[in-house]
Amino acid sequence: MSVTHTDVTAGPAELEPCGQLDHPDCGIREVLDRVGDKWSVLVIVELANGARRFRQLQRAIDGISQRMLTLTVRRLERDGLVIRTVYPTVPAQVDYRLTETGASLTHLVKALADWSLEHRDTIAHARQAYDAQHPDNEIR
Amino acid sequence: MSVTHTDVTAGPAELEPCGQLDHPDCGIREVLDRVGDKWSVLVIVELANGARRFRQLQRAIDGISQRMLTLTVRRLERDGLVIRTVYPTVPAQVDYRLTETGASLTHLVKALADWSLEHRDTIAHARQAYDAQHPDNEIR
DNA sequence: CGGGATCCAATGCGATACTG
DNA sequence: CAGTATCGCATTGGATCCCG
Repeated sequence: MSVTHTDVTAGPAELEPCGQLDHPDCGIREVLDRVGDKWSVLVIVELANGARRFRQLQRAIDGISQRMLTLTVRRLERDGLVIRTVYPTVPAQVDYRLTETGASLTHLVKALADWSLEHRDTIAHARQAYDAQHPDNEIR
Repeated sequence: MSVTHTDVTAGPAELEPCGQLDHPDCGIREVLDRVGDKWSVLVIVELANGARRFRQLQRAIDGISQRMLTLTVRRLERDGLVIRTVYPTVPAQVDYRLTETGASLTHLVKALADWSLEHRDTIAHARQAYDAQHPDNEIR
């Protein structure tokens, strides 16, 4: 069964890895749920610089709670983006590092970071303008 | 340095010297909050194919509520990623299209989509393996 | 040190109803 | 058609305490 084109004044497609990006079976959402998560990205970024231990991560990321770090790092491990290694020392010692897959994501994360830096001022200005024109608006 | 803009929440500082993306004040989070949002990305993706009206977006995206579509599209407009145009026809007509800034994001979104396609199987497999080894785990 | 368990506040988000 | 307003559940996430 192929995709039934729900055409609503169909436009020319410029963007299609699978034909339709928003098709549920393309898996974008799954990845986005991971990549889009603030904490996940920051963990990946930190691990891009090398292996880190739990407390190192927590201190490096600043603002993340113990709970969220645990959850984040667990999910990344589950997705095969991060490897968790436990050393049977006496105070337990654990470190985390990126897998190949995880490392391949750092490109994209860096690209996103670059984009954000590049457009930071523009966006900030747009927000000011919007807020000025919509003083009573509750949109965040 | 032109504008000294007061930010909504605590003041993120200037963006210049770090160049490294793990620094909290680089503004990655702000962008990520937008890009990482599931609905935002899907709206951007849909608009990448051309201008769309409200109902068109809602039907195209499938699963989004009217509330979330409104909020999403408002935030994108506020950030200057989307332009909202109202035509004074009798049933009101509004369309949305990407700004230059918004359009420049589609590259990254496409890259993310490509990445997700490329690593989809790997991730799925990793998840299965993880779940098999941790049957009682509540990590999603 | 690394992390599980619990409690609780905030908010996210869908469903529904109403308006121009 | 394109929203706005309200309610209410579900999820998120921080804080705290405890354990190996």
